[in-house]
Amino acid sequence: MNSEFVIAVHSLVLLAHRPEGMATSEEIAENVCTNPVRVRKVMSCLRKIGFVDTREGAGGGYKLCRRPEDVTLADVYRALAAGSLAPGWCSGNPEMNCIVGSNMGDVMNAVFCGADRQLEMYFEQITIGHMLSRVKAKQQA
Amino acid sequence: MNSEFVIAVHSLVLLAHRPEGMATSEEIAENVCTNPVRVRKVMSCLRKIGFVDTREGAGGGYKLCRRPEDVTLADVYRALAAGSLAPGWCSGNPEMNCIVGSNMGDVMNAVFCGADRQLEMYFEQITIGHMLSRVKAKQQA
DNA sequence: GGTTACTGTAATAATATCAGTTACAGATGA
DNA sequence: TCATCTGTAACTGATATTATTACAGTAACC
Repeated sequence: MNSEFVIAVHSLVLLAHRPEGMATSEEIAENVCTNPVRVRKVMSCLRKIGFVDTREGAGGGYKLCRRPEDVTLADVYRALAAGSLAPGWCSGNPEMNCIVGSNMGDVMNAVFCGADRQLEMYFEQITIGHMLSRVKAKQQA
Repeated sequence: MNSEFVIAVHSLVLLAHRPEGMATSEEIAENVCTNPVRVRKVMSCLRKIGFVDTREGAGGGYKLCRRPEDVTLADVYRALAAGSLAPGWCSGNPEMNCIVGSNMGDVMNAVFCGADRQLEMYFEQITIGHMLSRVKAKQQA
């Protein structure tokens, strides 16, 4: 799995946890344990699909603009990591003179597409709101 | 996804396709499009879980020792790629003085464990026999 | 209007991961 | 005893990932 997915989810949960739903890339980066540039890149993507608003300039930053219960991990997955299951590498070669070697790539690809859908269905059930609840539950334990 | 998983599945399908169910690491490597050493490493693992027999020495190689319908991709996944969904990297830090930052790692981990199980269930439904059928179907089309 | 504090993005450098190669010991059949 | 094959380890090279630096653009605030 793409680690940008992790950064995105973590960032959204953090924003959901903030009273005003806001944070700067530097604050987020510190919380996630990475650098601000990476955060900005990921957040830029989340802005494009309408999950966060950004305000440039002094006092700016990112703001969650949906209810945490309305954002699923599947949304994030689709935006940042869809298709990442299949390894870049593909076995076999269509030009090959062997049934298996020449068709395995396609067949394997189909399998991974199915796996991707399966994963998406699973992520569909988990929202940013759930994640925040789990975090709070963990804290109390 | 681990690309060793791909190599393993491809190799097993190739063996299943062979009349005698046998091939050397070099033959497999050529079919998969990789090098024999990698194939041997993967096959060595498949031997340990009892899916193939190996014969060293002249005339040796690998032999499928289960019926193709009895080997599922989930078996292969468990042996070679279980837990590979979660990125090595983990966001946040338990020492952190923030509910989100300090607990996100655990929560995210739990999510990935669930995703892993989900994936395993999907792979449970696909056997090496199915893969071979699909390859043949593809060939006719 | 100038200063400060942000985002957006590109380019580069550092690092980690992955894949291919070489080498060689051990096994086995002819 | 020779040819052929697996099992591994060590090394090299390629590729992908992450961090850093740099700077233009934007907005608040004095």
